[in-house]
Amino acid sequence: MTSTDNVIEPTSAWDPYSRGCPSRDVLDQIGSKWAVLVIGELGRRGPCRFTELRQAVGGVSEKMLTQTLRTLERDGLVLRTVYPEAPIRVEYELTALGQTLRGPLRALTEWSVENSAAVLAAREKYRAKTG
Amino acid sequence: MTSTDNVIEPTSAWDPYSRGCPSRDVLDQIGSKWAVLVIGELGRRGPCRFTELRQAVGGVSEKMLTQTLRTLERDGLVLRTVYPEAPIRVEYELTALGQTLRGPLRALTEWSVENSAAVLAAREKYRAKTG
DNA sequence: CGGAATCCGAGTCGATACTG
DNA sequence: CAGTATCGACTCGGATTCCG
Repeated sequence: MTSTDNVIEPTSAWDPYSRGCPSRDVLDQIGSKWAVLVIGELGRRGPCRFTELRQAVGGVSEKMLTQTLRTLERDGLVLRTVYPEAPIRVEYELTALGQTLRGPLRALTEWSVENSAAVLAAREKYRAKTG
Repeated sequence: MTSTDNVIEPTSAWDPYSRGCPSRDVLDQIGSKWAVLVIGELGRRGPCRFTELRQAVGGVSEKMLTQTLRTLERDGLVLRTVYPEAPIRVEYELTALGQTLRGPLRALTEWSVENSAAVLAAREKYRAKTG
């Protein structure tokens, strides 16, 4: 084994600017469209059922909500609990790890809310300049 | 100009949880894979040429870098300056608006660096449980 | 050097229909 | 209620080629 084979660098050296670094996958996933909204919503509502969540996150299809929740569950950010009643009840909530993402993601959504008017204006200017 | 022309609603009314809200497009764009890295890199390096940026952001293709930079320019986050020398030189840098995104995005990348090991571990556990 | 244009496969998205 | 299945439209992203 040479010095370049399978070397796992300490966490602090995980550099998302290097191709193939796992943190890049993670970054990509947590920044994705629906994940941001689902985490935000689970954060402010607490434990929450599928349909409730679907209504809260406007415009998400069943498929994408399921897919997003599965990925978040797999990544340890969301806990899925099945209550075997009749009819069956399933609740989703953030794990402790998921909770730590709320701050960063809220900063991002707040930025987009505060600055989307400026972005839209910039787009208009760009269109006027370039056609 | 009447009272209904060019009314900018108070920012707090733009809700990314509502389908069709423009802030959602913006949020999606600024959270996208390459945009996060490009903004981060432009932020710490300052004005920067295309090839330099391409090398700094490992694994990005010319096409995606071009596309990302165009979108960021269109959205008013990046300024593109052409110096008509020979050979031609083009520099990219963050606008004032782009600068305001550095903090939120850095928080996100730092989270992914600090927690990707935990996420990877969760994935391993999930695989073991479900197959 | 700094792109633009094109091709193309792989993957994503979303609507619809169906199931336990 | 909480999904799964399927399918077409669309997009992503790499490779290649060409331009000023």
